[in-house]
Amino acid sequence: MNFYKQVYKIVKTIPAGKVMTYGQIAGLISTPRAARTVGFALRASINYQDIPWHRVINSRGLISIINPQITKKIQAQLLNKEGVQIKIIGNNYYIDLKKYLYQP
DNA sequence: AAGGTGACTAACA
DNA sequence: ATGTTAGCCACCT
Repeated sequence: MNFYKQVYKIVKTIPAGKVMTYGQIAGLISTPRAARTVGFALRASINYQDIPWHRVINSRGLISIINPQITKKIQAQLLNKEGVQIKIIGNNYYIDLKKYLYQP
């Protein structure tokens, strides 16, 4: 099975109002160190609309997206729309992992 | 086949 | 407490 598919499969299981981290997803695929590759997979996945890529953030609960088309602001709005509280700290968007992290 | 790159992390200064 | 540095794994050229 493709690494990408694994990532997509897991991301799809994240319920609305919850989030997961890159490292966590990598861990579920049993390659805990491949967090970067998870991000890579997600960047490509934005083209497929059925993947809630916006529910994936970094280990500190910050949005680390670097996409000119899909900005942090957009992601923050999407999450907020699903009921996730976003704390805006400077130019960063912070999410309370203790509250919103999804763990199967 | 080999090296460069990145939506990450954890460890250090 | 912020800012850097160095590993990591899969993908692309």
